[in-house]
Amino acid sequence: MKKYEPAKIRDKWQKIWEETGAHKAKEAKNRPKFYCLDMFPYPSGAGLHVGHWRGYVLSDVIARYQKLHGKSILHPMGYDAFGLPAENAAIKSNRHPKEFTLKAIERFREQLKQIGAMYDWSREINSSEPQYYKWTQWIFLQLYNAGLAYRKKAPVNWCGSCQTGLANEQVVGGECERCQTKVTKKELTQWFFKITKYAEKLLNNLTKLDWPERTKILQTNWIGKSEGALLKFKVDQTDLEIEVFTTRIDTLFGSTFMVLAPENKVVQAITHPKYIDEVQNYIEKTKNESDVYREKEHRKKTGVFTGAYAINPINSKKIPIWISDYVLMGYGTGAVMCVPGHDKRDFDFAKKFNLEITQVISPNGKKDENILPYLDNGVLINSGKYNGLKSAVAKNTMIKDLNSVNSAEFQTNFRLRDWLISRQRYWGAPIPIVYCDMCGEVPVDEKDLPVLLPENIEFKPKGDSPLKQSKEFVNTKCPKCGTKAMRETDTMDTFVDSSWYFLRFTDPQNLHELSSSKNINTWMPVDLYIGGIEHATMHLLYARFISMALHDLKILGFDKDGEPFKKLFNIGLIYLHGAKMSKSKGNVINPDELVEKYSSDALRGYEMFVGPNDQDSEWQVSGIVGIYRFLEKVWQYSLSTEFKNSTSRENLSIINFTIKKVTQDIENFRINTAIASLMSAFNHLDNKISKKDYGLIIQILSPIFPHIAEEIWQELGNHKSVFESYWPVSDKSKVILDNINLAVQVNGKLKDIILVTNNIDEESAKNAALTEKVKSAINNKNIYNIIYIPGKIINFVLK
RNA sequence: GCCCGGGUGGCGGAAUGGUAGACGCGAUGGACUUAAAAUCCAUUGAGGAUAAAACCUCAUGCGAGUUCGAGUCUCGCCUCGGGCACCA
Repeated sequence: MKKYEPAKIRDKWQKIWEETGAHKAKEAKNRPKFYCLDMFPYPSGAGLHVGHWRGYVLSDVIARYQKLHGKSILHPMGYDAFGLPAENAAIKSNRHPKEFTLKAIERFREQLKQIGAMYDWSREINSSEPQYYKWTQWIFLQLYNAGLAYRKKAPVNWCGSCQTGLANEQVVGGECERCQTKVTKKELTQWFFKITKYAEKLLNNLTKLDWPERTKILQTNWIGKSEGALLKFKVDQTDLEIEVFTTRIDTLFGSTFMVLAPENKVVQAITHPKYIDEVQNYIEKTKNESDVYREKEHRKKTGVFTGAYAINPINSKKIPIWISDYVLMGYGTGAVMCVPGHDKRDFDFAKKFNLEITQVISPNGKKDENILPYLDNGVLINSGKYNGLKSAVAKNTMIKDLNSVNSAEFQTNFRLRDWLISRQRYWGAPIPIVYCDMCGEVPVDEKDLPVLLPENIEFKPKGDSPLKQSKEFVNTKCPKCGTKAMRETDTMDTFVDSSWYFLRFTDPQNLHELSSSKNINTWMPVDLYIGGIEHATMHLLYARFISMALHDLKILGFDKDGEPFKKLFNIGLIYLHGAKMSKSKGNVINPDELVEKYSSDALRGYEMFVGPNDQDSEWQVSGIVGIYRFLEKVWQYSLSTEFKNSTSRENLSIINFTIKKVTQDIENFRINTAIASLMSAFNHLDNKISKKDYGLIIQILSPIFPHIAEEIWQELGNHKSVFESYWPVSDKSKVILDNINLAVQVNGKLKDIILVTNNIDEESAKNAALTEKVKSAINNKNIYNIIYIPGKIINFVLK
């Protein structure tokens, strides 16, 4: 008998798959399509570890399973190759980012191939190549022409170490997502994508998506919709008005002061001459503070009085106007009506500066200032004609009343900010814009794309875009008037590259279009998208935005609402010794060695067996041994069994039961229990089996263990690939259910287990259940009820 | 502070409200071997009881509740992990 030599088998079948083009995505002719996508990796120098494998194996299991259901599969792979890490690593190792990246990609490709996944390598993409980023730039132009890309001077999150601006999404806990440097504020003229225009749609569409609930919640919170009112407060003794946003108009009678953000331009106009020095000092001071400090928790309230007063529109009361850094310029109007009785922050501020605190909401309609600040809704008091109304009612009434005198309107605010895409770094796609003295800001002509990233350049960061140093790059002609012009020297955030790559996979070699509409319509949307939850508020939000925008611009029309990812699955992280696996922590397990020692199939199996795929799991160093032993067992059984003409009843029962279980488990992405039931099947199979029936078991283990399955399938006398076969259907009638174990309980406690026939009637079951053990447990007491669940339990309930 | 997700043997983990611990790792004992590895067989939640069994009790983070019956449902806590956070 042949020895189980997994490396030989792997090499043999990977070669066959490649030579026969088994994994080439073929056009769907009367076959449903299935687009199965992994989040394309950033090719780091460190290579893959077993944590990366997990998602790739799962997607491949599903892709192969779908293939066995007759679908045409698009299962591509590529590299998110632009970006800061490559640039930083390149600087460190004193190589060009391009050279560094290409080398890393080579290694990644080699490692990825070991998985034996059904990737269509002819569609591989690399986001740092001109033929790719040409279309990144093209998308920029489409957004620009549609008014969805714009430039403005704004304080941006600045990472002093990476020497670049960052999007809000890339600031984690006040630190740079990449290098953990404290992020500071810097005024720069930057490019933005108007993602806020899609805030409502991005939010509403979530309900239609088959995504994990927690991911949807993350996006919902990130978008941060809040509904309330925009109120106008007149500034006393002036013609000025200040608008404020509030969700608690019901507390308006309790608004005893107003606070403006120090950056609010109206501050200059209203400040009383007497207070000007103090106010200017405060503004200067806060300007230099970093956002980190400003947003620090438990921070003591600071602020100064402007000397001006506002008129509360509901009761015409004069209230003092202060400035304080706890009011943010970027949200609402940069001005807040302060209700110290019913807001924690306003309460702290009022206490510190001795401002009036009035209770206007009460849980029971009675005054009790000891409960302040009282933050819940309740019943209005001290609120004139609104007294006695519940908060919800008062909100509607008051807003309508004030609206009739033009002092209020309904308004919705979002926490989501526009997406800052400018990066003052080298390794990214140049922004296709030129600046001309005559015409100003001019987009590059589409026919002149791509704007090539110059290669011969000093790319070390100096706080300014490295591209500025390249005269050949900077100096150009204006596309409009032909006179001298200068190119934009910032590059695009790499999240722009990754926000559309799934579209390119549908037609990766197309030189004339991003993708032909035929190809887009054939393959989009992505049927299954697998990746980590860390992208919930970044990539997954950006990609949805770009898809929707292109869809609305009628540029790409693949789905009713432009949603790119129908189903999302968040793969759990792999932990080792209780910590997330990562190179920097030094707790990385290299898949290469495991593949070498135990085979690709065994590692695939263990990746799936380590735990439920949507949960983080601890890697057990010796866990893979169990899978390897199982594969040995399968091999032994397959090659040592003398196949018969027919199959024993018991085996048929096992086979059909297992088909059902494995099918259900794969459908639910529970590959761990699918493997468990396959193991269990082999623990119980006897030798009376036909080739044909045994083949069914090989078919159902093939998505997880494709190499060994192909080999055995061939040994069984099949001439075509197992993946050209069709997934078997469980024959329920073959599952033996003659005798079943019936649990016998007394008062809900297990006392005995009896073997009864499946179709036993209730009366006989009851009689059979009264065994000696059960009788002694009943102990002659009165039986007051008997619960009988056929096939499961019988419970004698005693008085 | 608010919003998610976890907590089950020595370990990873199974369990449509119905026999808790499937499947696997590890461990212990045995077989094979000159020996080891590999492989195979057996045992393996804790405690008590017994010559050995039968058997008994306790066990799914803690405490209540619903139910004939709760790891699973409800309420209140503890704890670990993640997200947001002066967002008006």
